[in-house]
Amino acid sequence: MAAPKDPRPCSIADALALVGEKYSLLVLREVCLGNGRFDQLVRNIGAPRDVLATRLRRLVDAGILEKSAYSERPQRFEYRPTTAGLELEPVLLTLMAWGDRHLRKDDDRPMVIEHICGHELLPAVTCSVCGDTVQHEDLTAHPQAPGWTVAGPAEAKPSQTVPS
Amino acid sequence: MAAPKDPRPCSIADALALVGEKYSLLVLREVCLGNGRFDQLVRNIGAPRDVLATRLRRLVDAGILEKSAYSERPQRFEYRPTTAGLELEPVLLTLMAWGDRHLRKDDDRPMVIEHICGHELLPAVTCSVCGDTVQHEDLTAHPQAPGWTVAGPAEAKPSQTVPS
DNA sequence: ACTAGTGAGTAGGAAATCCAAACTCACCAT
DNA sequence: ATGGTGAGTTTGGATTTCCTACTCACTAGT
Repeated sequence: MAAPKDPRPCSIADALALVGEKYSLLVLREVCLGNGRFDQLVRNIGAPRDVLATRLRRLVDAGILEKSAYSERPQRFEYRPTTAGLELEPVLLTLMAWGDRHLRKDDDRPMVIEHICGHELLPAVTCSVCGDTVQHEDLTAHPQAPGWTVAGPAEAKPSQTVPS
Repeated sequence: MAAPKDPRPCSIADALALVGEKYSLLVLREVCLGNGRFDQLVRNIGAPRDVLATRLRRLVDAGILEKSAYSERPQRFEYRPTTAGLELEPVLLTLMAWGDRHLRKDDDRPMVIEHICGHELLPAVTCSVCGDTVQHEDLTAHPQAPGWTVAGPAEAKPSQTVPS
């Protein structure tokens, strides 16, 4: 069964297979902002219309977006996030925060998000058990598929034995 | 590269331009796991070698990875995350949590991450000011570039400037 | 010295995707 | 009747990706 060339089974990879194609996350951004109509998406994202149509179909099939009519007589549609789609918003927020921090000088943020608490949103990823902000050093990965090694960063874990 | 008109200025788009190409985030995943050697990356990700080489060059140029020699005599390299790269890890964790929740039935998670607090990591994105978990309804977007609307059908709010 | 093996890539052409503009189709407005 | 809008589809060429094979530098075994 297993060819000598099996990538690592991983939810990140699976998620990206759905949502990692070009423009998909930007579609989600617009849709979360409430701009769910086809021409708005074309304009705000700058994607070719055919590519956009393909993405939208895929995202609807995946249950991330839903297509709803906002007008019956001249049939007009609007895409909106499903619950699953909304739950991807944190990914967008985290990515935006990273971009703001590392890709822009100073404070020229093109968009600011306000939290209901009254302040600008500065998202942090925390452990939902202890509440601490997650940091790389505090994490240990446990892959469960057999045969995969997760070498510790500086930790000598000489389990290099990967029987083909 | 022919960047098509990118209408909405946005840090999400900018971040994705760097890190949103196929395999880039998987490279980061492996590198954060400590598997930074070329052939490891090829095996664990399943990417063609030439594409991988291109991605690595781009990520190094962008300051997300750095290439360090772990052996001089037979020159051998290893890619490792920079600080900027490590700060992308929360994006991966958030994406993984989403994939675990929405793409997998039950508990067949291919990888479990343990937090230093002793529990399995279930990441949550929170407002770093008030500490609450962010939810879509609690957010208001303020785009600052002129001419862009963030239409909300019920949210026809005059998007005043952010209080200074 | 002569093989074989490994790590880190390049080279080349077929296959898949992407892009921009033009086109459709259905409806509404003048 | 003509023009306009929304939501796509078609078309055909330009890019990217994919995949196999190849190189290059070095080491290990005999």
